[in-house]
Amino acid sequence: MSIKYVVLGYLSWKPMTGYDIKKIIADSEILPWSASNNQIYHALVDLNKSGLAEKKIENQVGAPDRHVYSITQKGVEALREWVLKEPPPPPTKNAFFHQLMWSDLLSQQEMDSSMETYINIVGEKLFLIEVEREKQINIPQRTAREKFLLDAIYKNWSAHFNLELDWARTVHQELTRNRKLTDA
Amino acid sequence: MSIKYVVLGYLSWKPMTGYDIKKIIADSEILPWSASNNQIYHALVDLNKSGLAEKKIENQVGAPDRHVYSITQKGVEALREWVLKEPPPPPTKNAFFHQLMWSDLLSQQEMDSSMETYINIVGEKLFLIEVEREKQINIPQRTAREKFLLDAIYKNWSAHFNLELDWARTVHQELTRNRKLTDA
DNA sequence: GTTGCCATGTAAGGTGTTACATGATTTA
DNA sequence: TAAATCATGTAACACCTTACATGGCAAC
Repeated sequence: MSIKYVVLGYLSWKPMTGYDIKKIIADSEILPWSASNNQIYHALVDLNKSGLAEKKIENQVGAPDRHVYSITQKGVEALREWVLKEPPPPPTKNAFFHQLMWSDLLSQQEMDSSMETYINIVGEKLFLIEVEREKQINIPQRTAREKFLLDAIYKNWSAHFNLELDWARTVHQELTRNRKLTDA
Repeated sequence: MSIKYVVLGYLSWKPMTGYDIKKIIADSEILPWSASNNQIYHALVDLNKSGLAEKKIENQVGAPDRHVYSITQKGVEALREWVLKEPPPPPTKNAFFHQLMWSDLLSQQEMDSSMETYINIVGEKLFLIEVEREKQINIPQRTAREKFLLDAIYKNWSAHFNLELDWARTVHQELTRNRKLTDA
């Protein structure tokens, strides 16, 4: 149900089409969804049906009609209520940990290269987050407070990725330096 | 497909029934799955069918038979291959950020209480992770290296939750202290 | 005497991803 | 001439969760 409110949130910024929203989500490193058409278009139809968004069709020449959705008063209320809901705890789901958990099956060299791969992957993601943070594109900053909040979100992401990187490097170092940890 | 390897991983530790695995996952704060019967029992049947696990039925009196699964050589190979696979990047999915992102709709007081709720939720989770870490229950520690790896995983989790807590407290403070950030 | 543990499993539904389908216009 | 962009949408499938069903035994 949450992708519905992500979409509604963007509509609260400005009227948009499904295509617009898809691009925003696809361009973003920090938005976790892969922006599937299926979900976005369904969400829009759904929001329209339940009266949270209005639809206007703009005819175009040489391109398909644009279905432009805008949020209604009822939609703003619904978004407010969702925002007020008890937040879920931060996720603890990291598939790499499950790989690590059974990595005792690997040789020292294999573990080394696995950790190095992870370090590279995290480093690349971190870089992309920093780039996106500097651009601050595709993000509404209507008031000083909204600006502050969005900045706080980016800071959080970047801090977590930095922590992850430090952690991975430390683990990697300790594994290569500590003789006791060579394969059994 | 990943729950299958989580299950296979536990079987690599020692022979178990679906019920045993379910308990382990349910008892753990750090394992992200909710340990649904559906998935676990299906995974076991699946692993058995594809020759990665063997099944023995232990008859019992006064309780249902135990279907005890143990990993096969082929299973160990498959687990090794999975562990060697390129790790996915750490997750960036935190629903609270989406709530924060549109929190400009809220009054100062509402935002305050929302942040406080989040701080409490993160704090509680952190506490549970620390407890689980101290108990170190339900976790295989066969070799010094495996012990080291599992400890590294717990350290990581605890560090991320501490970071999240600090971040939330800072944001909360700044929101209450900075006059510019009162509602528009 | 109701709750909880042991132990298996099924059913239904929500959520998310990849790939497909259409069709005109612009860019390489 | 192949590809990317604009713009809508569908189909199939993978994954995950909640709740249900059974039934004996032990504890409080």
